[in-house]
Amino acid sequence: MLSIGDLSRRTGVKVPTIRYYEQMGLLDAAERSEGNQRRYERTDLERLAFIRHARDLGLDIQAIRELIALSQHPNLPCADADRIAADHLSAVREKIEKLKKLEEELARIVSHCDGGHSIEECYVIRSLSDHGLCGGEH
Amino acid sequence: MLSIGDLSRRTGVKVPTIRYYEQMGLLDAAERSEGNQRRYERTDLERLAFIRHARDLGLDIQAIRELIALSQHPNLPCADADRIAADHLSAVREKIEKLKKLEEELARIVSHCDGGHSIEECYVIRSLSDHGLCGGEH
DNA sequence: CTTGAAGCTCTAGTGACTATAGGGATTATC
DNA sequence: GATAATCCCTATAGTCACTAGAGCTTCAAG
Repeated sequence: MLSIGDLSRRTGVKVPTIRYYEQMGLLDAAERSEGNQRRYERTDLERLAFIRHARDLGLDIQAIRELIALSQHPNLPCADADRIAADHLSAVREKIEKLKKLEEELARIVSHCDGGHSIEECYVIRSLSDHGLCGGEH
Repeated sequence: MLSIGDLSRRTGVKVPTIRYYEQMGLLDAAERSEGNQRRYERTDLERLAFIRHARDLGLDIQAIRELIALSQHPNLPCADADRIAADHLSAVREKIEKLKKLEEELARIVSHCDGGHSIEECYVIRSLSDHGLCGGEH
């Protein structure tokens, strides 16, 4: 049986975060010691690793809740799990596209400015004031 | 003189957001009508456009506060403004890199799953459970 | 002069944690 | 067996950039 601190050290998930996951229903309410402290076993460790991995991939709590629910019905078809991952992949791709446009525009703004002149002439400030100076796509 | 609704329509910034920007110190406290309603003029419109543009570029409120403060000292050198924009550009680039790694991993996971088999065999679920199945870089 | 839209303030909610306060439990050492 | 150090507990509030709602007042048109 592991204490919450042991679990934390083994997974790299902070103690308050573990309690938060329990509150959010991602982890089952842990067994308790006589003194009311949480005690965990192997299955909890695996569950937490699953959660951590999914969070690292950017899945949100709700999506993870659904994946956990699915994983407890091994005989259902996996179309739903597939859809959750595929939807998230689309969202990630959209975010990348948006950030790339931002990057382009920021890069152009920054490249025009060498920090060596006055605020009045500063391309950074001027492009923020005057939308015409940038690509103007947003 | 514009009402807050007029300002909202002209800039595309929602009314509560305008009040929020005032509260955050990005917009000066507006003049008021006899009945205590906010009244704006051209300079406020320009300031709000500046803020909106900076937000669209992903700058946070604190950075915008600094840029506004700088823009009110036209004779200072623009190194600080340049640094704010350049720092943000770096942050955007880092985010893009992280998201690209995510995308790669998600794409691999999804590509192994055609939704046609059971949860038990599902690559999506399995790769979340077993870190060894993915690139394992995180 | 009435009506309905628009404005006001204040509070609370979002997501995924993180931090703090004020206690009790456990463990190691003496 | 006492004590100290570390760990754990709950509950609450804070983060960021808004957004939503309640309950009230003001404004502009007919």
